[in-house]
Amino acid sequence: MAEESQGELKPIGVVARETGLTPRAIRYYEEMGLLRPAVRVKGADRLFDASDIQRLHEIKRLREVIGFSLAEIRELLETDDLRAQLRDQFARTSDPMDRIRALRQAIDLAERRLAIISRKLAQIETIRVEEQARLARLQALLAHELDRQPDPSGSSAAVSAPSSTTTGRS
Amino acid sequence: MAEESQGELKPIGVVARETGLTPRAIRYYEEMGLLRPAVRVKGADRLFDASDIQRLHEIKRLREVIGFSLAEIRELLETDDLRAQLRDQFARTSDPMDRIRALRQAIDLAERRLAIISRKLAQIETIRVEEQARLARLQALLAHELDRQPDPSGSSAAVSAPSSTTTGRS
DNA sequence: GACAAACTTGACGTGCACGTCAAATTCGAG
DNA sequence: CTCGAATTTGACGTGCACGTCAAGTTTGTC
Repeated sequence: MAEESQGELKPIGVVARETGLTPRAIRYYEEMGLLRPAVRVKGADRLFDASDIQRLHEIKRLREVIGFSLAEIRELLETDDLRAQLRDQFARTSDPMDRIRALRQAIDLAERRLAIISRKLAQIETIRVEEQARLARLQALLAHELDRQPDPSGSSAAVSAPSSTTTGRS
Repeated sequence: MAEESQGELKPIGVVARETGLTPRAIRYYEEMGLLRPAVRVKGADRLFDASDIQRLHEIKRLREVIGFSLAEIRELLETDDLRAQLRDQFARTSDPMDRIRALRQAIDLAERRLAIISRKLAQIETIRVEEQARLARLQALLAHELDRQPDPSGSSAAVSAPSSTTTGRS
């Protein structure tokens, strides 16, 4: 079996630069079970493939953006693992019934993940709405003030338009 | 001297139970400058009023829901402080120009807060969309599978996703 | 095969956000 | 005033998520 450059296996330093993580963090994630023990072809020296890197990007986002703990992320990614496992099973089996059952399980897991994310999203949305209400109150006050005391010096400011930082709706 | 039910100053234990925080955490927040040094009427013993409790609730939410660090929260709340200060100034001054300037500053601060929250929200929304896409792919696969092998048993899910019927992996 | 750069496994250190324990006040009821 | 419960100020401990340093191993290059 000739060992050509197939799946693009990269050492930890390269992966670290690519993902913006540190080698230490990557090893730590593996140690904590967030990453499947990386390939170790001959001796030591971990080698990572594209799916590993993909996963690391995911981990990073879940931590930095949402602020999940590694434990929470592991839970979320366990569904990932199961999904991969199911896909594997899915590919191997010729029995359509098995394929369907596997798919149903995968869907169930994906739905749970989505539910967790959606809940977070809703909570933050609530906060955003409150902040926006505050802002609106202040703007109303300003409008009222400007109304009773029209600015004599020619500079006029548009008050009616809130800043264009309105994002996302459910 | 009757105890007017107006001030309502509460000791730290009560406040802790009310907010779901611990006394230690509350003292820590004060120490870290997230909370204005609480009232200490005669000797020691902090006493908190409604606005303090409100603020503690806010801090708790920003930490638990969004996952901001105390440093980030302090930044957000500094705008709060300034807002209060401006409001104070606002009430005191009789000069409409000063009032308008104060309001404009307050609005600026509120907009910055809103922008920060909105950014977080958008990032999480992105993640949610991706999760939803994954789910949809799986559901499409299931539909396809059910289509070619109609299942005699159980429930059926109404799924419609116009994905290419190629069973290729991501 | 030699050698520097990268990687390995420990093991200990660090910053954050508190938890926990101790000893000394302070508060509220009697 | 007395006593117990609550609170105060240290000071040290803890769990998480790594950082950092050391000593040895592996890898790519000449």
